[in-house]
Amino acid sequence: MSKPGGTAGSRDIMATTPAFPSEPSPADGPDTTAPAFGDAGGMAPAAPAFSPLYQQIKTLILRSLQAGEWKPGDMIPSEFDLAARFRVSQGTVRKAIDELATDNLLVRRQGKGTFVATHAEQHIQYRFLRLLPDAGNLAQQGPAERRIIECRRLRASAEVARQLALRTGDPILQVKRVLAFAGSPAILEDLWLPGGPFKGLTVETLSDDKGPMYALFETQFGVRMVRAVEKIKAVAADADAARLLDVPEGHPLLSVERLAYTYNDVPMELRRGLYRTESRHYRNELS
Amino acid sequence: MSKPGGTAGSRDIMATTPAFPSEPSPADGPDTTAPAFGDAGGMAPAAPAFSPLYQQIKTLILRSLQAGEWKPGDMIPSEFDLAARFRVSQGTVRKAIDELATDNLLVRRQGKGTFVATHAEQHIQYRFLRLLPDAGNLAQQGPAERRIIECRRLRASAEVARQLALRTGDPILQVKRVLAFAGSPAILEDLWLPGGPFKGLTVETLSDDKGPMYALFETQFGVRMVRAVEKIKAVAADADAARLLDVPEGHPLLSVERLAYTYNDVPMELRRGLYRTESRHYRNELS
DNA sequence: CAGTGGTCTAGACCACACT
DNA sequence: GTGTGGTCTAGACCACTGC
Repeated sequence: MSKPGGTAGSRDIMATTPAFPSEPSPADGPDTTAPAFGDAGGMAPAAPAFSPLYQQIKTLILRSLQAGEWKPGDMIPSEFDLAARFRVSQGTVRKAIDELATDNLLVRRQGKGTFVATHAEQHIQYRFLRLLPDAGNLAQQGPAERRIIECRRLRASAEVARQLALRTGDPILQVKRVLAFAGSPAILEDLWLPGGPFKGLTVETLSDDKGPMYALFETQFGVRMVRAVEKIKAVAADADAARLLDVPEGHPLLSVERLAYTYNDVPMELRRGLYRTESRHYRNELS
Repeated sequence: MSKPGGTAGSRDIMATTPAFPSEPSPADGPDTTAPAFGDAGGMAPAAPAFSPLYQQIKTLILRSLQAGEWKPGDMIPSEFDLAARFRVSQGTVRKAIDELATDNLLVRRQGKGTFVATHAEQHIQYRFLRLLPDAGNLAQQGPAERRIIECRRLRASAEVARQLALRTGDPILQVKRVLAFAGSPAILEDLWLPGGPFKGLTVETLSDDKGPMYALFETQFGVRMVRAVEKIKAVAADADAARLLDVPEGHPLLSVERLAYTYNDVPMELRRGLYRTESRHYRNELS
């Protein structure tokens, strides 16, 4: 062995890695060892933040996902190939992929490969919908009926702009719809989407679609929702909600306000759902 | 090297590992390769379920935790020591500990050691309380005031028995309390606890205690809550809740029904909380 | 069969905390 | 300095999938 054992040190993959593999790049010998992250100016002369190799690899993979090099459902290169591409050992790539897999960005399938996670095609559809029937033995049902109430183009209010990281007055889309199970309305949702990425979204597009809305977003607009944060409250139904959900005014409803993010924590959807919970509940696991 | 490279095969640690390390045990040479898990009788001649070594190690560590060999807050033996004890490599122990750490059963602290997780003493107190103020910049507050309404000994109803894996009529404890923030009542909780493990729990014990109730359970009763499942609904305040939470009858409240488990998925607490959510919300992250 | 992820090992070195 | 967890490598072999 010409190069025995561990070679920890601090290397900076970011600075010297080609976008695609090729022959050994020339200026690569002495390994100049620049810090992975520069000191973001300001006070705190602090430590330059040591970044392990596998974290850098993770960032690079993330970058490729974001750039669309591999699309939802695609198989990414094997660990061995990626190791060659990034000039690290397979184990290091493995650790990076492990973390991306636990974040649900990638899905490993033994014997087949590693795939970009998707909201479509997976057996676990409606991954972000946590409303379950009280009784039904975990019978995970997709919403039987949906009705699009409206899909309007308008300008962002200060509040919506803030949450979607836009400017007040920027163009946005608003969608309002009702989901029903077995003929009984259960969910009333309002969505606010940034106008840019979702240009061309219409009532027809939404109405024609079966399957999860996030799957539609992936295939039609290239927008992949990666994580979300929900704020849950109990509220009384106002006149509008009461009518659309077929409950008396003042009836208690679960208000679920969701902010959903794509890669790199970019907010891409604000959603407010009102759930009827007489015979269903929002399920959550703590640990 | 006398024993080069990988030694995967299938080994069964469970069958041959002493509780504590000693000199090399005699009957260890040829590695008899018994299946880790026998075919649990029945149909399905199926595969005996291959179990990786690190999973077996994980089970063994779990067993020690459950048996109280290491108590909440304790440091467990180093990876190196555990590797010697279980006669595997450090890397295998590491993988087992990794999983236990992501399950929040253990906490790794670089340079110090690996510790048994606890609900006490951690900076992240009230780990299972997801109610946050709408405005306050994440100002995580412990409930300022608590008032124990009652603590009764009684017999389990069919429903409570089912959920706590007891038999109808088994002795249980019921606790009712109110939590308030800044003088304003916010949470009304009913708890049902199995009588056996919590023998001796009184209003006084509860009233005298500051800090998280789960910390009290650990120190006084040796019961450690490991995970929980919550079912959330919107309900209208009944007369009792209205009085105790100082809201009008019919006011919308968040109903949070929690079943909490110790090690090995043994249910140990059923809890039903009613939350006021006019200026607070239940926060949840999806991914 | 080859290719992929999954497990296991052994050893070197780094970062961190305490003494 | 010593001991702990954390990173990285290299290589062998196992389990699963599909050709």
